[in-house]
Amino acid sequence: MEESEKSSTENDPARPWQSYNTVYTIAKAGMEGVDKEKVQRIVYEMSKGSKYFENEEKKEVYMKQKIESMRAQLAKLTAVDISRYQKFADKRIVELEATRDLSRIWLHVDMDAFYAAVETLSDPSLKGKPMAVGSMSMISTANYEARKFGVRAAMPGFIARKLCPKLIFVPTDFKKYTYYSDLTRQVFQRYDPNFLAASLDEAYLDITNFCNEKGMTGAEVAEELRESVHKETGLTCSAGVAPNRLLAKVCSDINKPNGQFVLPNERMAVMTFISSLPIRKIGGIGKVTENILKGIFGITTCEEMLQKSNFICALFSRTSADFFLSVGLGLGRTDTPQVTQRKSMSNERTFSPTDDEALFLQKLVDLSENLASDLKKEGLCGRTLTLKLKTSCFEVRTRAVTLPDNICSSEDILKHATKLLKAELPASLRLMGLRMSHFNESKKGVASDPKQRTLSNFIVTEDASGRVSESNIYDDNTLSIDRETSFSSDAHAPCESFDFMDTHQMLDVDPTDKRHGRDEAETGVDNHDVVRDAANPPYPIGAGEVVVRDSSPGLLEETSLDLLGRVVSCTDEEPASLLNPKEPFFWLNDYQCSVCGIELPPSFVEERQEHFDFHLAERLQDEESNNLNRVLKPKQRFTHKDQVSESRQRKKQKASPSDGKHIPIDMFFAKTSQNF
DNA sequence: GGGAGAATTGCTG
DNA sequence: TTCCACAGCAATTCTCCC
Repeated sequence: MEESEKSSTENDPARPWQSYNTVYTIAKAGMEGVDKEKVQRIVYEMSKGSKYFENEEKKEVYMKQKIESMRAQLAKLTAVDISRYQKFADKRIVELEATRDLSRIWLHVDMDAFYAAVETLSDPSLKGKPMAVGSMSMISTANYEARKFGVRAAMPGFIARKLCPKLIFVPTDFKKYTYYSDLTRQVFQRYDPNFLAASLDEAYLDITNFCNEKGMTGAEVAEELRESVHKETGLTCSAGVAPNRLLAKVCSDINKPNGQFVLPNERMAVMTFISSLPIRKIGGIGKVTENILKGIFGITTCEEMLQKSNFICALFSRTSADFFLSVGLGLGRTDTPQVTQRKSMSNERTFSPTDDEALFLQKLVDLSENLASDLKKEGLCGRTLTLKLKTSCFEVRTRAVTLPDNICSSEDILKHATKLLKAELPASLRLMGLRMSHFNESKKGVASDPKQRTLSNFIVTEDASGRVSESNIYDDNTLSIDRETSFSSDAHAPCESFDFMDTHQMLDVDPTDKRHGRDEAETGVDNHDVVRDAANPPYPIGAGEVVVRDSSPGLLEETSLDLLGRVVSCTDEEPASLLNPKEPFFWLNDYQCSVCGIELPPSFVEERQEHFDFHLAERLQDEESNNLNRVLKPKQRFTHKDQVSESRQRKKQKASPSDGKHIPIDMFFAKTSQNF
């Protein structure tokens, strides 16, 4: 269809589904002959009116606003600006061209409909029938028979069934897929001992040495490798051979399934190949980036990246622009990256939308335990804990806290996660997740800086000598040295980072894979236990409870509250030094702070506790430093912190898409710079 | 005001 | 009835300190 004709029908109000591209894409192999209009209509009708659909519409609106905004920026460029950017772009293109390396031969192997093929091997009766691996909620893979109906990965099962009523669902079985994946990797290893596994069903091989040693061409090696895979696993795969990884991946998709495509290591061949290649075929360019490039510049092919290079340089960041120009030149990575260390670990669970806070807490307990368990398996501890929430309207929120020291115990994770969650309640949620990052780092310098405080760090602890000292609620300074020395620095030394496609191989860590597996013995000791001891919270935390302190006048009890701040139990005794401040501290009329006068209603349990701790810490600090004459102006300081907290709250509310948040331009291109 | 670090969001596979 | 899980990374914004 001609472009003009296509765009006119896409705006047809009688066919609203034509602009709804949430799931369907022609980019997927095996879907070339699908009736796109029919599939789009069914997907649209099945989705219309749902919360998911509404959220997708919101996202669509933001994207259009962004395109308009960038178009406006573009329109403001003067002739002088354009000329200046053209010079800059030309220079950059020359510099990038100079990095071109045609000396390597890369092969990308992609197993055909891997999960579905494995399931068919296990149950041959599935052969020839439309089948999908997954559930009514989500499909992981569909076989080629199902793809003829428009069924594809990342599509909800209930829509897939509507598209193909005879569709057979098979639940995922990762043990099975891992087994077959290992078999394929045994083959890959023979061709490149340092191959890069991108996922269970994809790998990059540098076959340069193999070709030279055997006197074979890339095409011959690809042919032989595919035959070996089929012979040893019963599964078929497709291959792409090219001078770099980016192009090899594109090539492997061309003759799918069970085929291969070879791009010669010649500049002219590469430029010809890339000239008409749709940008969406490039790894790293997804729906959003495609729409932006098309919407602003009319770019649909890689070649056009170069034609619009001046505008690209004018509107995008250096990294994004470099990526786009590299795509236009057909450049990609040719090196074999070093093994890198995992940067984060997370787990998340989707559930039926609910506002049941008891359920949230239980989910948080489960997530904390799972995360702690996973961390322990790899001997990791982290400093930054991120809580991810998805509301029943599909709005995703993340809330993070960075601690001065590493944590990894489920108790610590739960403690901090609960704090993060409480600040978001009440809420109706459908997903909760926890992510740990900043592994095995320490931030002593900053954290121990008494001048650098946060609202929540005025907590008083007592060390082994009985000396009371101020420490951060997130800090466990007394054992920090032990903790630091308990790790093998080698085991966690940062390694050279590499591109996105390469990092993916690291995600599928195979303990038997010497390139990716981590020997737990590397870490030497059971760090988990060390840290758990070290990180004993100043106040004991009971499972499923958030422990806070009630600051009733003259009687400071430790009280366990649920997420709403309701009292559920009273537990441990308070250290004497904390229980006996020299001056009474209480809430006037159960509302107003007797020290600084700030008003905090009884329902602000956590805030009142922090406020109390703040005053107490100040007092003890004064006593310790024998500087009783120092005027702390607590009200000012607290007010400032309070304002900070409030401002953050306001920011959070503002950040809600429903409040019209403005998405930064380059967030659309966050990923794009990683693939070349 | 500038720099560093943290928090947050979004894209991508 | 029903739209995943996970990880990496870029960019922006905010906060705090000097």
